[in-house]
Amino acid sequence: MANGLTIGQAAAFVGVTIKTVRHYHRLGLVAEPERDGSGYRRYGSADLLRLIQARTLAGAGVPLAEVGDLLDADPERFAAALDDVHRRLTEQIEDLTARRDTLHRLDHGDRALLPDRACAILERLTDLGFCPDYVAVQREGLVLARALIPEIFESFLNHLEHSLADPEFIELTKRSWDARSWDPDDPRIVELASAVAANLLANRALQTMPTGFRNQSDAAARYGVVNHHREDQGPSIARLNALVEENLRAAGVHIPHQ
Amino acid sequence: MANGLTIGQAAAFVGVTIKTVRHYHRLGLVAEPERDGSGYRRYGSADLLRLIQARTLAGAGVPLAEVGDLLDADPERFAAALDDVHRRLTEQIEDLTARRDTLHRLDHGDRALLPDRACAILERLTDLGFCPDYVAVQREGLVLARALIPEIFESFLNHLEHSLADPEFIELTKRSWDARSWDPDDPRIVELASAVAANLLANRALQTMPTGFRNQSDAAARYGVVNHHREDQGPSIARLNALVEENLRAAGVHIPHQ
DNA sequence: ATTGACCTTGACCTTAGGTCAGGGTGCACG
DNA sequence: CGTGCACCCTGACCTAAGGTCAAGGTCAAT
Repeated sequence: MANGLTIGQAAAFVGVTIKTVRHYHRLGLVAEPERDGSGYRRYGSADLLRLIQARTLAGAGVPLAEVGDLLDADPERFAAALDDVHRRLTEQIEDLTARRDTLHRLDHGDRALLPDRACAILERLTDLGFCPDYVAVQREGLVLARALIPEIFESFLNHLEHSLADPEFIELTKRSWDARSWDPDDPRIVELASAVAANLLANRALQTMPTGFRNQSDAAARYGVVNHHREDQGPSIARLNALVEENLRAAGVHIPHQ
Repeated sequence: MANGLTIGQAAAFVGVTIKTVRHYHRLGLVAEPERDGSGYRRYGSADLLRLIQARTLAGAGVPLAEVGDLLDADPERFAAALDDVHRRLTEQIEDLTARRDTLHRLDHGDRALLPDRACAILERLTDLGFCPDYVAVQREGLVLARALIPEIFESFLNHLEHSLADPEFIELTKRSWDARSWDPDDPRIVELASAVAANLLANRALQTMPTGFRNQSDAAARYGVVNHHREDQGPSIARLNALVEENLRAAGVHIPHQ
């Protein structure tokens, strides 16, 4: 008398595969049902109930290792666990929703890496006639700055926004960019460096660096990485950088070494 | 000149673990960055951008094996893929929401297995004075019926609801339940069987079985399992069952064998 | 100079199943 | 009657997306 459902019927009923049912048996999460004469598992309604319960919990993200315990727990603990699961599901839903909404930022690379304000600055650079390569280097710098020195990233942006309103700064920056192709010993570099330093000192926006920041040598190292990042462009840029720093230090501005 | 972030800093920036970053390298999903003098990976902003993009797609559920391809794809294909991911996320969110809303049915077992209508019938049985054991067997039967013969489950419920309004049916059912403890050769069984058959014939609710259903031998077998399910209770029940079927067949009602 | 925090590779573990191999069962059809 | 087909059995291995452990190199600070 073949009483009860076969594993395939039971699996279809609870909406899982046969393999999943056997998996649950092996983990001891659902007891094996009786076998019929030919060794087939036969599922009665009690077995189906247990399967559905297990399936529902597992489907809600409860680790299988906990499902068995949970189903055997007293109603009080069980209810608490259900509440917990409900909470976790809600959390997960919110998480997914957020992910979905963030997805569109991938369309344009910058938006995934930088806040809107920084993107606006980069666009402004393009509008001001800076070449794409320069904008790319500048974007690199912003990304590094945000990653390495988040403490002062906001004031970094302030400084940039302020500077872009100054035609002299823009002119000097364009010249600095041209300096890439100069010989490192070109005398114009010395001249340019003092002009740049003077401009920076005139603005004094560098002072927005938070007090205390300068004392942490770790922070200084990170600042150094950002500050020397553009030196990748060539030896004359490195020299220009060094000279500007020298000028600033001579004027009493503290700049971490290395 | 240690230019760029170490793996730990990069991982922290994109919000994953170091292991995850290395995993992405091994899968070829994100190219390995330059190494510094001591063999440490050093991440520039281009690497960070790639990492963030990969992370965003992976976090949205895109299989890692596809992420690499996708990021290298032309913008058109990429946009299409993004749409696809967005759709999948929405689907997943709806799925989780549904799961969360179903979770409370686990509190009372029946509600996880049976629709509200069936649960109401079981409660009605209790109210009508049927003993808990009988209700349990009946619940088993309903679960099996729903799993095995969903085609006629609704009409099965119709039939039951209708029958429960008939005092004679209830009386006969109670007597049938008592028959568990009778001897299989008890003459009262013959008498009870013809009374039950007469009651069923009078109602003729059995006729709600959909045409065409009777012709499928598979369906017949499944129907048989459900119909003979209660015979677990004892040999006298089996005999009663057989006699009722015999009576019904004699009256011209088609009932599948086995 | 040694501690502690970080980095390197490689080998194995985990979760929730899926796949494959090798064989038995039950039923219908020619 | 045997042949095909759909279903069932076990057991061994595979998968994704990492995590853990081991054994060792680096770096900065105390």
